[in-house]
Amino acid sequence: MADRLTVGVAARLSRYLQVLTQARKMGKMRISSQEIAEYTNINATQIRRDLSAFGKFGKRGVGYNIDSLLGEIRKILRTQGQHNIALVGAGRLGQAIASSPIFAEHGINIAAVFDTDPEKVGRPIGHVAVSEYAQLNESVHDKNIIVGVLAVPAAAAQKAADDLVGCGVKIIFNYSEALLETPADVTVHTSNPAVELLYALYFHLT
Amino acid sequence: MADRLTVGVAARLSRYLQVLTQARKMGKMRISSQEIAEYTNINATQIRRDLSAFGKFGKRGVGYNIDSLLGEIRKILRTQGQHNIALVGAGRLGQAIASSPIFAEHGINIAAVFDTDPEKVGRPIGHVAVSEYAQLNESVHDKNIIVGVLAVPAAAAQKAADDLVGCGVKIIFNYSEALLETPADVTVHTSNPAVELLYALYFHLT
DNA sequence: TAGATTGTTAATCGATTAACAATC
DNA sequence: TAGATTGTTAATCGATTAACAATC
Repeated sequence: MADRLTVGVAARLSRYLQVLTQARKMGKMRISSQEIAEYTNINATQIRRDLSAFGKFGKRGVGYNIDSLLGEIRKILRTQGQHNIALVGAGRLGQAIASSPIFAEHGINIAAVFDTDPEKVGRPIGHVAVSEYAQLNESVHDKNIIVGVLAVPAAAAQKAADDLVGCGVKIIFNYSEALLETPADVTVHTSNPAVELLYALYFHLT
Repeated sequence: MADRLTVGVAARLSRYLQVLTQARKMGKMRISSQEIAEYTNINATQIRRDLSAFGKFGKRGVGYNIDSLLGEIRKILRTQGQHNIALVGAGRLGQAIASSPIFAEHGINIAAVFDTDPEKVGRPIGHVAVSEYAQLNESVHDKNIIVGVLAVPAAAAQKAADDLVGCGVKIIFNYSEALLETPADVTVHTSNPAVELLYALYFHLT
């Protein structure tokens, strides 16, 4: 249990967390592995296996209690605290990200938003105001930020990534198409709807 | 070769496609499996294995020619044509999606955008104008659309999904947090930045 | 009790990795 | 030739699945 989870297990547990959070919002109290399977496209046996590796969280013939399972998975993933993240880019995508409840639901707080456009500085976005880009370093340190989200045009992405890395950020979520060069100890997640679409199309067409 | 790809292989090939597309935009002509590995976090041996299953596309000591490899992967994934997709929701997220080059780069054309807000109807978005929501059925049929992208609030997502399914759409990309109920022959991809962030944090914190 | 669903086993398959000869 | 990188093998590990007893 003190062992680190494998990448696969951690990814799947995170998805269960998301399904449980939404199911709870829909007023459900209990959920079966079969229902989680329908929402995640992960095999129901796999789900039960993943969970039973950490304890007996379910009740045979009944399913899993959503609230208690949420607590257990959060414990396993150690995501019970609040995490501060920085958003770079206050354009349409940045605004959409900042106003989405999806991060707040999981204890992720958009603690600061930056933009190089002086026009945008000071405007409200999410529950903060857009800060000057020059404030990046100070904010990242003051607010103990380790995650940066890039919602900037592809042409500006590498410089923004370099600046974030320079401030000590270790995890970057890249919403631009650009390929980013970063030191080995920095994790880059590039979000790419087109990639998923291409492969969904493959299975549709064949 | 006439066999269907496994889900894993199709997903990885799609990611290679994205990296190659971007590398070409950056002016590169050749790329090694090691370089692709750095951008995708997929093991270099795995990449060479995936590619060599379909032919000898590389040159030893040199790497892969980006243009020719792009062509080969497109052939394998059968994504050489144009595909029309419908976007539902012309808010900030919808506008961000419509104005991103990421779909067009892969031959995916946002052929129609819908919104229930009469204020938004007629406004330009991407390279089209926002259509009345009532036009959904007609457009989907006329334009041979099989993919729908949902950029609507969570509360409106299920209805929009039902309407898309009713028009014959078989692939739905859901950018809301909502869990969607759909018939078994419809594929739903729910995009969730928070899920990826949670599991990235796990590995950072442990 | 009857029905449902978990927890677990066992068997199979695909992914991952190191290593290295082939060859550009 | 020397250096680099592919293509391929072999070994290991994790994911997937069916099946079913346990039990709520």
